[in-house]
Amino acid sequence: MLQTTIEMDKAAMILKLLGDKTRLTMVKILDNHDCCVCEFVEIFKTSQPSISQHLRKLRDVGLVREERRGQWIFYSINKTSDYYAFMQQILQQLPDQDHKLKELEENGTRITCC
Amino acid sequence: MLQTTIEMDKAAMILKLLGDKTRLTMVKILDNHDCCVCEFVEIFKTSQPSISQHLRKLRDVGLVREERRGQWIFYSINKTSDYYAFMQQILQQLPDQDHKLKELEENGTRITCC
DNA sequence: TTACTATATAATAATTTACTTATATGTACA
DNA sequence: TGTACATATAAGTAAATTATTATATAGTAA
Repeated sequence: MLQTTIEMDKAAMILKLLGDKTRLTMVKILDNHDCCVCEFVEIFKTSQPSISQHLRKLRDVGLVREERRGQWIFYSINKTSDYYAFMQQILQQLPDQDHKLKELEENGTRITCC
Repeated sequence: MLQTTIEMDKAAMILKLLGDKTRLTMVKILDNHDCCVCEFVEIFKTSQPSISQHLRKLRDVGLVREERRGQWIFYSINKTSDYYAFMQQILQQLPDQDHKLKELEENGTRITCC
């Protein structure tokens, strides 16, 4: 079976992007659920601009997509990305992060939009 | 089959380390061959301190080991690292870098030690 | 309209990273 | 010994990254 590969430059760039705990957790969560920005703000207990900037980096290289739904903007994994398979191999090795969303629901802090 | 996972912090740290083209290429090469520092200096056409500093970062987290052989210090992949399996999944997806060593041999610039 | 909510962007400041230059350490060999 | 070679470390600097604060944009609803 032929193993698909990715150029070294591209690989290093993707790894650097994922080499940040916030962004890595974001894509791990997005791998199971679309999320809007406000959820990430709650989950990471950090400022909205900071979240937006992380999401922008992921979007700029095409790892995630954004989609407006009314007032909110939802992010999702871009399964057509050239780097999707590469990223998946990494995400598969990470522990599930669904508990982070569950906590929001239980606290009632999960925003009405979602 | 149970999928082994790695903590998010640790994963992000390893990805950040590998998210540098020089270090990523280093570990990809080391995955097939032990190398001494002088080879890397030739391959990457950069200064010896710069190479030493990259190797130190890889060594500090235990991804590679160093071993003195006479005048030279050889680096190798540390297969007993907690992060070995995680890294392997990534390295498998990268194109072979053996041509870099071959070029050294052909140019006669591959150092006598190696 | 106006006010409010969600998000993005810009500008700045703080931190981190990577490279350079200089120096130290350790081995080999005359 | 002393000198040369291989490598590591330290210190300084430049560049890149991240977070913060302030502001802009876009939708929604009164």
